[in-house]
Amino acid sequence: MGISDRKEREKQEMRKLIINAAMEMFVKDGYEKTSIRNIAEKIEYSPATIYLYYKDKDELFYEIQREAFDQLHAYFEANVLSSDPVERLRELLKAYIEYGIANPDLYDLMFILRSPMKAVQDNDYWENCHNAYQFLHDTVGAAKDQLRFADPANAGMILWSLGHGIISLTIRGRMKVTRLSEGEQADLVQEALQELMQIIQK
Amino acid sequence: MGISDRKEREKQEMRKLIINAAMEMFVKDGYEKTSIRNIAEKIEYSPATIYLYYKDKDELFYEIQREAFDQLHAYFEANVLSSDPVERLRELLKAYIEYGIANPDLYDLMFILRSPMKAVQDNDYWENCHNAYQFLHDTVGAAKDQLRFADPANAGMILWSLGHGIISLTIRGRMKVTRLSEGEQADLVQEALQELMQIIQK
DNA sequence: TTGCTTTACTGAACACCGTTCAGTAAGTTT
DNA sequence: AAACTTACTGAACGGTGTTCAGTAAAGCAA
Repeated sequence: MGISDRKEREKQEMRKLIINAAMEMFVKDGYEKTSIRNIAEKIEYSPATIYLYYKDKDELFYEIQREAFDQLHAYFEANVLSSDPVERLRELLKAYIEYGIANPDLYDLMFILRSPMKAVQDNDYWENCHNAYQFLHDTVGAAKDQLRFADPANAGMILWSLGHGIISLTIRGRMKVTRLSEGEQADLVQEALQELMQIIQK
Repeated sequence: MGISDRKEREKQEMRKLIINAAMEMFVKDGYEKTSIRNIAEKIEYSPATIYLYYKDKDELFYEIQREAFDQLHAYFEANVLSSDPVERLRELLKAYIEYGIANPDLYDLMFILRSPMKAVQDNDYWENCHNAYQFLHDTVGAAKDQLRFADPANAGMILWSLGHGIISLTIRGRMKVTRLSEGEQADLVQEALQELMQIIQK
């Protein structure tokens, strides 16, 4: 049945058209400014049309979230290259923080915003996120003999939370309370991270 | 001038009436559900009236943010009691995380939401926040000889970011990616924190 | 090719939101 | 009592996500 094949293809193309427009606007202007109406205008369709391809705004942004997790994971693969386990861990933490600060709106969607979480009941829905998490898990696991932590799971939890804390405080402007200049802030963060990595090493 | 005094008093009372209604609704339903229209309805005034007392929604929520910072600071004072410096630091981290998880909407306003940040150009506007931060600064400073950090500022940055990371990942449901049950999650966090505190101690 | 059915799409509406402003009614001063 | 000032509001503006009846085109059967 060639026709229904083409129909299916066209449906996927339409979904891709919508998601691409949404992604572009989202990366440029963030969640708040990216409305269904704006996306519709951009792709030159009526807002109602979008609802023929995505259940609601959350489902649309959930799709973007998945892509963002993939991108983060790919960033890890591309930037965590050392063969020394502890050095790898250092590189991973650095890559995480760099990615988050360089892509604040995508980071928002992945780890901060409440909205696209509603779509998450399904457990395998979080697969893309879990893949990135697994990378941390494996990296910490490989370094476990050189770390002062009894359980590598503890080290993983600490480093993830720490990394997320630094990124989210930074992109939401809360580092201001230190009353340091932006440069001094960044230096303090770098120095603190470096010292911590020294401390947790055997 | 008795009349203008009374007028001034009435003005302050009206501001208090508005802020109290807003605070109550905010704590109960969070930022998104607390609208100017809802607040107005609650205090039985027209929405337009609120704009005679507060410039915009941000200014209103900035006031709540200030109160939240005060409350957090008071929680520190009430729960960080030990005389041993390292034990105090442990208590502070515990108090911070407990407060954040117990008051997710206020924590949101203080450390996560973007909105009420616009009101912040003024430096002394952040005074209430800075007071709470100063508490951390002092506590870390007092413990500096028992910590493995060369600079207590580094320890402060690490512990604040770590605490914030744990709270925000928890209240935004991102701990799910660990694929642990809620109980296991909480245990892992506790154990990880405890081990870290051991590790950073001389 | 004609007529019927299914598909793809949209305009208009609904119920919200933050915010503004002309207009009103009460309080205060002269 | 008249004039002025203050406190308040109804209605509107432009925005949001979302729904649904209606339309026009595409696909199919005769």
